[in-house]
Amino acid sequence: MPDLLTIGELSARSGAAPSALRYYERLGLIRADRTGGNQRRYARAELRRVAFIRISQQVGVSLDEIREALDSLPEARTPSPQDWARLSASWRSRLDERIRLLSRLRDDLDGCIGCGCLSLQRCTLNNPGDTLAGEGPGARLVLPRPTDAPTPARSLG
Amino acid sequence: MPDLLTIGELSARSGAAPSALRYYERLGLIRADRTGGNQRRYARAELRRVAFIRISQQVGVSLDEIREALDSLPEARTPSPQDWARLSASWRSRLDERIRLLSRLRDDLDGCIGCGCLSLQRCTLNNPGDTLAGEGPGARLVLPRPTDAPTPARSLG
DNA sequence: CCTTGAGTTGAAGTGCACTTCAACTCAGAG
DNA sequence: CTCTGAGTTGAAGTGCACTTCAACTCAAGG
Repeated sequence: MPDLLTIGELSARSGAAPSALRYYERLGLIRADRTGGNQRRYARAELRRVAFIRISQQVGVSLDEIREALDSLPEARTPSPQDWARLSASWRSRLDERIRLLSRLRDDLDGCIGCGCLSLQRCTLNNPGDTLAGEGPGARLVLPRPTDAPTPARSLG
Repeated sequence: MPDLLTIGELSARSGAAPSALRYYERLGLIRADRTGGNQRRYARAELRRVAFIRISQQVGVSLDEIREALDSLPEARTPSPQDWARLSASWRSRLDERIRLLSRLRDDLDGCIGCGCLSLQRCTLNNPGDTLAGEGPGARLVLPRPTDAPTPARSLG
């Protein structure tokens, strides 16, 4: 009844490349049994883990953080729907925050950059308060400084 | 009246590190005049370009695409508000799409992963139609294959 | 004039998330 | 038994967006 999956099957089902699955295993995100011939065999529960990994990435979570989340799952038993619900919920506020920021950015694109005032006064993208007061005069983007944000931004769901 | 900015000043105003500004220059995203002593001096218009770059990154656009967009600006004159409005508008649909996908993901987090059915049947995160029919049985995540998406997903506003 | 902070360069390094490679073995069909 | 496609490994490579470094020069105040 275990009904084990080969790496190729797990790859096809999860959408992750075999090389990515091996990489996840190295990082401790998933695990596999081995056949007598040293080939990986995945329990069906691993499929759910990979699904969680890929969805979490869409939310903008790093593999390191995903690993921490997965580490909080019970090791003794197969994680229950409630276990997964708890993990998923933990990304929820993050997702909300990201949606909120993007929505605000969209509004600003219409109302501020759209009008060409980009980086000038009275723009919502500029410092509206005085949080940067004392650092000298002049308008500043409200975007986080490099020290605050890991910055790298590639195409993301 | 040029009122030129040093790299330090542009950095402070734009939120981009000096090393990032030099990097943008190497990629042809911004330009700088030089003093007799070979130091960079930026026209105020460059501030707007850097603002556009950083905002575009928030939208999830690569520097390469941003360069292409900036290349479409008139070289002869200082870009007008209309020019910026046009560029900004070109990201709009992208931003909308990203917000839409994230919103859908949030709904799925509540309705599908939240219930623990992750990667199983009747889940909106699974193939709802038959776009993958013929590739064998079994549920599949709807997330794009590695070949379709550059994948890397770090924290992103 | 001296000092100090800000700026200059090319080359190399970083971090993440993988992918590719070469050289090899395994598993299942015929 | 043979063939082929799928799997194995560690090491190295990739792509993006930068950062860091060493060694140096410049600019401005005292």
